[in-house]
Amino acid sequence: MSQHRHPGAPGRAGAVPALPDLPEATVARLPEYLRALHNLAETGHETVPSEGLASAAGVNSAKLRKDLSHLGSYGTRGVGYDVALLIDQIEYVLGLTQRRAVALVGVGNLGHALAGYDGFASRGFRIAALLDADPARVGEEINGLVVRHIDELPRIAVEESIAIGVIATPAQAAQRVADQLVAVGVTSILNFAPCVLSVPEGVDVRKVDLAIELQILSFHEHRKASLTALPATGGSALTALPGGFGATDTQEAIGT
Amino acid sequence: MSQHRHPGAPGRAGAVPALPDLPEATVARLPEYLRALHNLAETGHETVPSEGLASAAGVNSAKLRKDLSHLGSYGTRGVGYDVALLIDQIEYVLGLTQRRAVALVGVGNLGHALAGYDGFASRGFRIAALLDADPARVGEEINGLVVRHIDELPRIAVEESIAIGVIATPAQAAQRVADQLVAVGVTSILNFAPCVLSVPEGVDVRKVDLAIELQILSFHEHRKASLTALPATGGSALTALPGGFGATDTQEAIGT
DNA sequence: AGGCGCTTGTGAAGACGTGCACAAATCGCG
DNA sequence: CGCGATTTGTGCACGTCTTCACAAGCGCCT
Repeated sequence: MSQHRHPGAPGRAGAVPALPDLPEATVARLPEYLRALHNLAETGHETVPSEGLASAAGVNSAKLRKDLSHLGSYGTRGVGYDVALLIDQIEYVLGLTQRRAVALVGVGNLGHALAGYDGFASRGFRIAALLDADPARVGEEINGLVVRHIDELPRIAVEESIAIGVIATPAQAAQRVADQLVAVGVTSILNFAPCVLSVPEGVDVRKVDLAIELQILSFHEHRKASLTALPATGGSALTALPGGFGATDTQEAIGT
Repeated sequence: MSQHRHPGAPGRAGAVPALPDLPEATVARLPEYLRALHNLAETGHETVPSEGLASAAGVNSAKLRKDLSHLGSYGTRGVGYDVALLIDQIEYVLGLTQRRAVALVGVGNLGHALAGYDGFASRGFRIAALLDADPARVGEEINGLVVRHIDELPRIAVEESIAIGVIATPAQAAQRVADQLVAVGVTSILNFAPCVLSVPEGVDVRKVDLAIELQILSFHEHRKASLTALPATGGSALTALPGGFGATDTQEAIGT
């Protein structure tokens, strides 16, 4: 293996070891690998071949190997990957060795559900604060946390060292909330409001829009309908979409 | 341009006019354009230049123009795009001229919120059924709809002509639900459960995993921290991420 | 009518992501 | 100890997406 770089041994906390810069597409898939690995670990697997992990994560095995190779991978030829070791590696790279504190702003319909979602806690995050601008909602207790007013954000951000902000407000309030988050030093935002946020350089925003997902599906429905309506030649006319596995995480037609 | 194909006039419903096949990346952005256009329409704009629409949608104007050109675009040089016309075009292409019926399976924490989310109704969809496998939840009324047992799916699917299935169950139940949806003819699934679904060819699955989104943000936090920890040269060390606007819909650093 | 400024639509180049196919490496067994 | 089976890591070719830059087209003003 010659000069294995050890991008940073998970247990040790020496000088910060400058992360390898990974392609965005790879970063977006790492969490999926991580989830699959945890499943494998729970079912008693100690090692797993790329083929196995790939199918558990819903990707092609060559892609998986290339992704893992970017982080100076820990596989053994002829054997596969050490499950526990790979979990540590990926968690280290994703920055999950510390449990990051999340502030959730907007405790309406969706916010309520997010506050009660245990997938956050079980995957490396801690909801440290629930905030809302509506005085009627302040004081309510959800899942052991009391909703506080958004104006308390500056104090809470420091106390809890908030790392990530989640916006679950109506669209019209989202930009103001984003500004408030940025003002207290938050540099990562997950936005559920259906609008574009403008933030200063260095702040990352990811957007999740449920209606958009449905609209994309609707397009494919429409397309499939228009294809089957005029089937030139019979047989296997539906040869899967041209794009194949696309940008986000569209699965299409995993064969038997 | 010669031979303007008129991919299908929205109002007319003649022979199905075979959709132009759009790049997946374009399809994923069309809903965002549509949302921005509706905003513009409400604020009284009759036309909008590509620059304006692009910034409202959070993309680069060249990309916007190329995207729109794929659908045989309706812009006027020197003026811009006709807002109303473009809305019709995009809605037609996305298959939103008919209001598609959605079945929501899994009325737990998240499912509850989705059932109450009015963004679906306002953007072309109708939640036609709420289903759950837990008898304790059957019968509950949410937002005017009664939760029914998953075993009733076959009948309901026909009655309501379900087009899209949304899975909001725990991971362990998701594959079975997917199979049931496929069995009754559903060919588009939106999956909120943290697992990979395997479905036959021709069925589209889109996955939304909230924890994954946070983990991606966590990576960027980690990376930013490791950069500022050892800043070799001062000045503009944070020259935005290498990837820039990536696969999904990561915004990064929109300037002032 | 003619010219000027503005905006669209697109060719071409470059960046990025994907997948094949194979050499290199490792293990287990005879 | 050597050989074969197996699996990783990666060079390379291909396809897709993005971005630039500019010609073509349109409206307005004189």
